[in-house]
Amino acid sequence: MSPEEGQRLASADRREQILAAASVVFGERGYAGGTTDAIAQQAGVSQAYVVRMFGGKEKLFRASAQRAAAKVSEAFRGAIATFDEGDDTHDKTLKLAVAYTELVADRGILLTLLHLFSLGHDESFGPLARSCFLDTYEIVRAEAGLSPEEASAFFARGMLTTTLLAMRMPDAADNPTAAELMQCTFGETTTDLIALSQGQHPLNSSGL
Amino acid sequence: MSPEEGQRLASADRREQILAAASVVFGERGYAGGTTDAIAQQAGVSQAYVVRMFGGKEKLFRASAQRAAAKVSEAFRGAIATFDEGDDTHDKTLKLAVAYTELVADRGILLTLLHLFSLGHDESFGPLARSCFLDTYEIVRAEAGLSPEEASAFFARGMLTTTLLAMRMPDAADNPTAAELMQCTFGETTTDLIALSQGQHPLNSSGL
DNA sequence: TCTTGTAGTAATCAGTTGATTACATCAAGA
DNA sequence: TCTTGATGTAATCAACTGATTACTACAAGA
Repeated sequence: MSPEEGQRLASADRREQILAAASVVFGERGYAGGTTDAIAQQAGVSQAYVVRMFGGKEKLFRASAQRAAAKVSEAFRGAIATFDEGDDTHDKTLKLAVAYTELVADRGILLTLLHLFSLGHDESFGPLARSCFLDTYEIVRAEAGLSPEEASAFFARGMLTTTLLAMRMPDAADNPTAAELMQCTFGETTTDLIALSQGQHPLNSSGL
Repeated sequence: MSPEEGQRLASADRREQILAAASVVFGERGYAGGTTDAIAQQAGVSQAYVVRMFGGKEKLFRASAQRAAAKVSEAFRGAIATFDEGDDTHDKTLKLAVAYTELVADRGILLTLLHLFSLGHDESFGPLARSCFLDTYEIVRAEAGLSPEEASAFFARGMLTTTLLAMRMPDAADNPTAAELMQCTFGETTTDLIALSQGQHPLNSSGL
């Protein structure tokens, strides 16, 4: 991950490196459970530097969540760019779903967003959560051209997929009920999603 | 909430009271962010008693999550009991969705479960999360008689609904995009869901 | 009435964590 | 070469939090 240990980096590079680490840690442990020390270790810098660079844990989480939302938007726009003239709704939805699948490769992105969404009651994070979600919804509606019903159904499947991955349902793939549920939910992307989620480290040791 | 302040209660009653308080606090702040002290205040007892009665925060969260899952199962079984001979899939799904809507009246239930699901990586909570979810899925499959595809679609909508409520999207109902999304997602239960979610206290003061 | 088990708390402790401060190190320009 | 600003850290602190201990108060049965 880090480009040679003990290297001095430009501020922007170090910032991105810390954000990537924050995505992993906040994704696994949530805002309250994710410590700045764990993020610092994951990024290979000192805890003090993490806090100072972002001006506090709260601002770091905001930046981390915004980065995650930006990656989702980016992935969807990339898929929309591949739309062809003759694509019907099913074609479009599948392309969007595949783009979504690729996001899963970085487990932290979707999990950090899930944690953000669970903070809707918070004065600071609530508005951010709603605007991040609605921005993405707008892309699927306006730029991809899906109807409200189609977009709602797309996000419904997306949220169930995210939830199943969050609870590591693929770890229970030997359970027939779990396998049936994942098969129906993930559809054509089942094999990819299970494979992607298998190799993912549960953060180096320790509990919450 | 408490039946007369300063009253001595039977162990079982106090236990239920603390579990209800835990549902509120864990629902708002998650496992890591929910303090035993906040739960004690919400229940009107001392922090020491909360910890001793359940043998620790972890066991309290387990009990709280299991109670939440049991309430969901109970609600679904209640809906299934109202199934008529001539009910088709749409009728059944609607009855289940209405039962789900009633769960929203206690915001803590669905949010505590959402937090449980986000702990899939945890050695202790991960298996619990998966079994709670699969138990509910089994009820909808076997007892309600939905096909795998129908059940998956039902849970997909359920997870999107839960997420939208978690992020308090009804608070942004004046936003046309948000209104459109909720209208399509909540369907026939839109008015009920928004009304239910309006009156819900964001826990008495304080931040995370 | 006396005893006893259960409900319940105040006080306190040790570990954790976000933040701050003072200091160290390096690279580039004058 | 010497200064200077930016990268980065060690040490430390105050607040918080889960847990423990020792204690009190009440209610029911003998």
